[in-house]
Amino acid sequence: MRLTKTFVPTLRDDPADAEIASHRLLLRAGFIRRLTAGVYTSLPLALRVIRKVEAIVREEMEASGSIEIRVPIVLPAEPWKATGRWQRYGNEVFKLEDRHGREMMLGPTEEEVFAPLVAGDLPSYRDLPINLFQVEWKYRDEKRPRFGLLRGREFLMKDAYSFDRDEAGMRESYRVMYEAYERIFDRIGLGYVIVEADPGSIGGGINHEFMALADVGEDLFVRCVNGDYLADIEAATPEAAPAVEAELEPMVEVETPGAATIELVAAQLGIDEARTLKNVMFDVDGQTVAVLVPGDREVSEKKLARLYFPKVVRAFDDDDFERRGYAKGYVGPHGFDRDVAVLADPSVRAGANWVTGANRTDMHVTGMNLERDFRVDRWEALVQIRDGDRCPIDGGELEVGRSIVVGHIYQLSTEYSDPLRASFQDEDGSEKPYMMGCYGIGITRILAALVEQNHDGEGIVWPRHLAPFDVVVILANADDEPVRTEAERIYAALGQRGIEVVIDDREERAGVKFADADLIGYPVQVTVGKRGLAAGTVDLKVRASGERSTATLEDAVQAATDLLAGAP
RNA sequence: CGGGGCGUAGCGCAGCCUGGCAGCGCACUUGCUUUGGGAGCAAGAGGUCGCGGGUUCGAAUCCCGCCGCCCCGACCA
Repeated sequence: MRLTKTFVPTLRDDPADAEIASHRLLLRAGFIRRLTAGVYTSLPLALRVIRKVEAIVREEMEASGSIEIRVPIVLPAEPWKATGRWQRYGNEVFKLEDRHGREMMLGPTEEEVFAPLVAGDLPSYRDLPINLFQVEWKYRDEKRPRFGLLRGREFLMKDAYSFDRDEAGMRESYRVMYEAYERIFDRIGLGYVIVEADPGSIGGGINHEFMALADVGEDLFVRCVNGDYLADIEAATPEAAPAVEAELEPMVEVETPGAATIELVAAQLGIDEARTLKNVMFDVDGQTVAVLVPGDREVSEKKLARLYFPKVVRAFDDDDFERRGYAKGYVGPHGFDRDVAVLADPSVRAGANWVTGANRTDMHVTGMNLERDFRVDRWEALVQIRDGDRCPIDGGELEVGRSIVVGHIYQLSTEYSDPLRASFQDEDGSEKPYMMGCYGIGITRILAALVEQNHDGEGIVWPRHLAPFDVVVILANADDEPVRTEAERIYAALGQRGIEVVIDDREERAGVKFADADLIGYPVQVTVGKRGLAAGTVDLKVRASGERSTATLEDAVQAATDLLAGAP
C-alpha cells in the first residue's frame, strides 16, 4: 500500500474533545473519525486492525466448535417484548418503525434472534449441543457514550450462543468458551484478568468478565495483593472486622447546627468519620429500608439491589424524607418504626459508641450502641469495597484496579428460552427449554484497550501481529530519483516476502513522515534517503524499543524482516 | 437523566465581558528557496460565527428558545 493511494488523515494537533490516549491517538493517527456521539467511521488503518482481531476471534471460536452465521441487525420487536427486554432495556434500544407502523429495533445483542432460530430448525436433542456465533455491529443508545471506541453506541461485537439439553451440558459449553476466551485474549496480547462478575439484577447466572487492565477503564475489580482473590467490585465482599469490646457510654444529644453531612458532623465534633454511623434510606417497592454503614463507607446500591431483586430499589428523595417525617441529614436508627427494615453491614458490629443523627434537624447523638439503642433486622455485606479492605480468603490487603471489559460470558439457563418458548424434544419425548449460554467480545473496544496498553509519548505502539502494517518504508527525500527507485525496490521486495508493507511516498519532508510513522505505530520503519544512499545504506528503527540500526542496500530487506520477527 | 463546560475555515484557538471590516497558527492551492525528526518567503482559496427568534441604525458579541458535542455521576461488550 502507498500512503498516496490510501486514506490516512493524520492530525498535527490533538483533537480537543478526546481525553484519553486511545481516543486521542486513534483520531490523530487517522484510524477513526466521529460521525456523531458514540458512532465512528473506521478508516483503512482501523479496518485492518479490526480484521486481524476478528481473525483471531474467529479462529479460536471455530476451533472450539462454534459455527459462524450472520443474523440481521434490523429486528422485529415481538421477541423482545416476550422476554421483557423491550421494556427493560428501555431507551437503550434504538427503536424504529417501518412504513406499516410495525415496531422494529436495531440489535443490541441477539438472544431473541438466536433462540427462536435454533428452536425452529433444531428441535431434537439429537441436534444438541450447538454453539453459534456472529461478528456484527451492535447498537445501544447508551446513556453516555464516551471515550471514542471505548463506549460507542455502535460497536463491533462477536456474540455467541450455546444451546444444551441440560445444565451439565451448559456448564461444559461454558467451560469450552471460557478456555477459548483465554486463548483469544492471550493471542491478542492484552494484559487482562478474569473475574467472576456481579450476577447482576438480570437473574443471577454464573458469569465471568474478561477485563483488560487500563487506568482509564470504567470497570473496577478487586484483587488481593497476595494474588488469591479476584472479584468484580460489586461482587466483592471484604473480610468482616472483628467485633470490638468497648465500655458503653450513655447516649447524649449534641447540637450540630447545619451539619447535615458526615463530613460536617465529624469536623464539628472533631472526630473521625469512621466513628459516625451512616443511615442511608431506600424505598423498595413501597417499603422503607435503612442501611447502616460506618460513616466513612459508602453503601453499594448494586449489592442492595441484588439483595432485593426483582423488587426495585430506589434511594430516598426529598419527598420520601418529608413523607416519613425524617430530618434529612439527621436520621438516627433509634427512631425507626417497626415497619422500617433495618439492614446493617457487618462492619457496624465492629464499632461502638456511635455518633449518629438525633432525628431532629441540627442535632446528633453520641454513645449510640447496638442492641441497647437500636436494632438491626438483617446483617448483609453492603459496603462498597475499597483499597485497604481485607481479603476474605487470607486477610491480605485488597486493592481496587481499573479495567475495560472486553469479554463477558454467561450461563443463561432458560432465562431466554423459557419466555421465547425455545424448546426441543428430549429423548424421553418431553418438551424442554434449551439451556443457553451467551458469550460476547467487544472487538472495537479491544482496539481501544490495545492502544491504552500500547502507546507512548509519540503515539501508538502496535504489537506486531495486530499492527495495520508490519513495516513502513519512508522516502526521506521523495523527489530524489535514486532514493525513490531504491525505496520502491525495498518496498516491492518486502511485499514479495509476504510482509505487510506500506510506503510513505508523500511529498512531505522527512520529519513529517517520521512523526507520522511513530504516531501510527508501525513496528518497523525503514528509511531510505540521500544521506544513507551515498553510503550505500538504509536506516531501520524498531518502534517499540526505539532501537536504530543501519543495513546495506543489499541487506535492507533481510534486516527489516529480522527486526520484524524480533519485534514484540 | 441530573451537574459542569464548549459550539467561530479541515484541525487547534482568539474575538464575545464593553455591539461597529470575522481574525491567528497549522493544514490546503500556486511559485521560489529549502530538504534525515512536524521548513522559509510570497501570493491565494476556504466562513449560513451550531439553528431559530428577539432587541438594535447595526449582532459572532446582548436576550429567549432549540440543537449538537465533551467531561463528571447512576447502566453496559
